Amino acid sequence: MSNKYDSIKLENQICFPLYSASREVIKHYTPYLQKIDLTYTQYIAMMVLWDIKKTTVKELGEKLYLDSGTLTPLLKSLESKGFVTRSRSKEDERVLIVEITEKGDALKDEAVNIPKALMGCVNLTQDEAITLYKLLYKLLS
Amino acid sequence: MSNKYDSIKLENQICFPLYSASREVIKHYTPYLQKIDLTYTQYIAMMVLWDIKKTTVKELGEKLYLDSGTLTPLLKSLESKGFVTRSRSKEDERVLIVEITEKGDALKDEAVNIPKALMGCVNLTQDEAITLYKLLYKLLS
DNA sequence: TATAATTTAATTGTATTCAATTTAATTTAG
DNA sequence: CTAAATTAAATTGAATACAATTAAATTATA
Repeated sequence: MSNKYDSIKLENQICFPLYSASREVIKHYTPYLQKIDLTYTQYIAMMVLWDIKKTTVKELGEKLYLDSGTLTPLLKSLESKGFVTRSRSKEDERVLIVEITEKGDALKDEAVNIPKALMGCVNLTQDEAITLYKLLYKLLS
Repeated sequence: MSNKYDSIKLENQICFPLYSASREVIKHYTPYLQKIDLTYTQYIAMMVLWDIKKTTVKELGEKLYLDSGTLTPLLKSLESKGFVTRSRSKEDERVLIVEITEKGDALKDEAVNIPKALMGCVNLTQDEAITLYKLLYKLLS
């Protein structure tokens, strides 16, 4: 390093391109997601529900790395759009059960083409994408 | 792929680990940044200013991939803490000039050790970090 | 030159994020 | 069994993000 402040140069950070690339990629989703009336965060929550149909705030938060402060308003919004139902567990009243509706489930037929559409605008080869995927999950672990 | 909905499974996305890893890494910065009274976004803005001392909202936005909707309140906050000054350009009144103060510049001596402290909690080898860095910048281009 | 087009920030409104606190329900310990 | 501890969501408040609009200044053009 040429001087003692090189460590706090923007171009020497790993975190900054991570943060920027994340936001830039999410921006590319917006026009597609608007067509099905979802934001990006709502979309990843719906992905979990398209897969497992029923979950709890706690489980959803663990899968998405989000807490109830984010999820509570998000799930209320999805409920108001008719994509999910929210109800308390009979066994444990603390637990909120989130379940996909028929209308919410039907969305997946429109969503299923979004990932392919986005591949086109991502500037990575298949191998690079796999390497990136593995490194990101290693970082997350 | 085993079924037509595999494309919208959370674990098959590249965007999701990108988004999650970004937020998780930023979270690790928080305790260090609190000590110097900066948020993460304020920190990357200060990185630019520690380097070039003086900029404009437009230039800062281009470097950070942020717009005036984010930067205006952020810079007002940094101004209120005494880390930067905000003034209009004499040559072009549309342009807002952001300049680091002595107090803002002095922060870099405390910030200079943050990146190394964070390397410890990032679970990647040097080579992996370099690969990740390159892939993220390719994605950003 | 007068007007149109462009540029730069600021503003507005919606939707996150997240730390910290609160509330209610359940579990654990004494 | 009962008080204490723990757990799950919700709430609160601060700080982003960002699309869309506005306002003011500058530049381009007819």
